[in-house]
Amino acid sequence: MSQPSRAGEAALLLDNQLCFKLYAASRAVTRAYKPMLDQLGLTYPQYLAMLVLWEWKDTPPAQPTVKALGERLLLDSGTLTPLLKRLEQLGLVLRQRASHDEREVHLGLTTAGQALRGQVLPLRAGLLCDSGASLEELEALREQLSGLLTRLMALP
Amino acid sequence: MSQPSRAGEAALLLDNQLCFKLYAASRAVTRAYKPMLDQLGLTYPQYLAMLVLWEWKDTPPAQPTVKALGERLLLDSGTLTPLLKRLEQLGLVLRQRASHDEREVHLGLTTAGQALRGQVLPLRAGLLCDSGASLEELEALREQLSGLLTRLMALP
DNA sequence: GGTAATTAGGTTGTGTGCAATTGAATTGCT
DNA sequence: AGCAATTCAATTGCACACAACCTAATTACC
Repeated sequence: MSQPSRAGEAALLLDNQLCFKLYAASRAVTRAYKPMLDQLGLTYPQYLAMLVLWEWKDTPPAQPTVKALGERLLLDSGTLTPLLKRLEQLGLVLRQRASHDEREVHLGLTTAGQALRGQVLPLRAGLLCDSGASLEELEALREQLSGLLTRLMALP
Repeated sequence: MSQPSRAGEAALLLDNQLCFKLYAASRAVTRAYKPMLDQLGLTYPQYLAMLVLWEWKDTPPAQPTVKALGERLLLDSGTLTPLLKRLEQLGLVLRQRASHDEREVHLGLTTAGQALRGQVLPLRAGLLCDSGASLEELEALREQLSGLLTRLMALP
C-alpha cells in the first residue's frame, strides 16, 4: 500500500537509531563521571581498569595479566599498554614480567592504588542519582544492555 | 546487621556498573557496524554525520552549519572539523563559509554523498537482527536510553 | 631436538572525543 | 560610532580505540 521507501527512510533517521542513542548515552555518562574522576586524577577508562584491579585485590584471578584485564574490559593491548603505563607513572599500578613466562605482564596495585579505592565510594554516592532516574529503571537498563552485549559478543 | 562496607563494595564491582555496560555495549555495536561501514568507506562517527546530512537533504534546517550538526550529534567542533574535512576529501560533503556570516560553515552533500544513501538500506537490513534480539527488546532499550540521555543532558 | 604454529605484549598509524585556546566576525550596549 | 561581550569554527594537546604489524617466548608436533 504505502511507498516502500518510507519505512526504509524512517530506519535511517538519527533519532530512530539504537546505535546513536547508545553512543550518545555512553559519552554523556562519561561526562557525568568527569567531575568525580577529576578529583581522583583518573580518566574514565583508567577508572574502569582500577575497578577491576580493586576487585582482584579481594579475589585475585590465577593470572592478573594484561590479557586478563583486556578480557574483562573488552579492550586490547593497543589500548591497555599505554593506559597501564600511565597508571604506573601515577604510582597506582605495578607491572612486572612473569618469571615463569616472560610473555606475560602481571598487574598489581601500589599502596596508593589500594588507598584510592577509599576515596571512590563517598564521591560516587550521588552520581547517577543526580539524573533523577529511579534505581529500578537504571537496573532494568543495565540488564538489557547485558543481554545485548552478550548477544553482540556471540556474533562474529 | 551486615557490614556497611559490603553494599559499598558491591557498588564498585565492574559488572554492577551501568556505566561500563553502556561503554562496552556502545563499542560492541560500533564493531558490529564495522563490516557494513567498511563497504561504505566510512567510520562510525562519519556514518552518523551522514545520517544527519541525509535527513537534512529532505528537510533542511534554517542553518545546516557545523554548530547545528554538533547539536544533533552532541559533538563539538574539535571533533567535527577534522571529521568533516575527511568527508569533504572523500568527495561526499561540501563545506563553505556563509556569506552573510563568515563565522558559519554551511554543510551540504555532493552527488556522491547523496548517492551513498542508497547503498545503506540494503546493507543495513540484517544488522542488529543478527544479534537475535527481538525488535521489541531493541525498541525498549532505545526508549530507556532516550530517557537516560534526556536526564543526563539536563544535568550540568 | 628442531621447526612450525600459537600466544602475549608492544608499536605504529589513523580517527575520534574533548578541554582549552585562538582568531575572526558579529552583536549589544552606550 | 566605539568598544565589550558573544559566537562560531579552527587549532592544539592529550588520551583513548582499534587495526595492522612486530617481536619474543612458549607450545605442539614431528
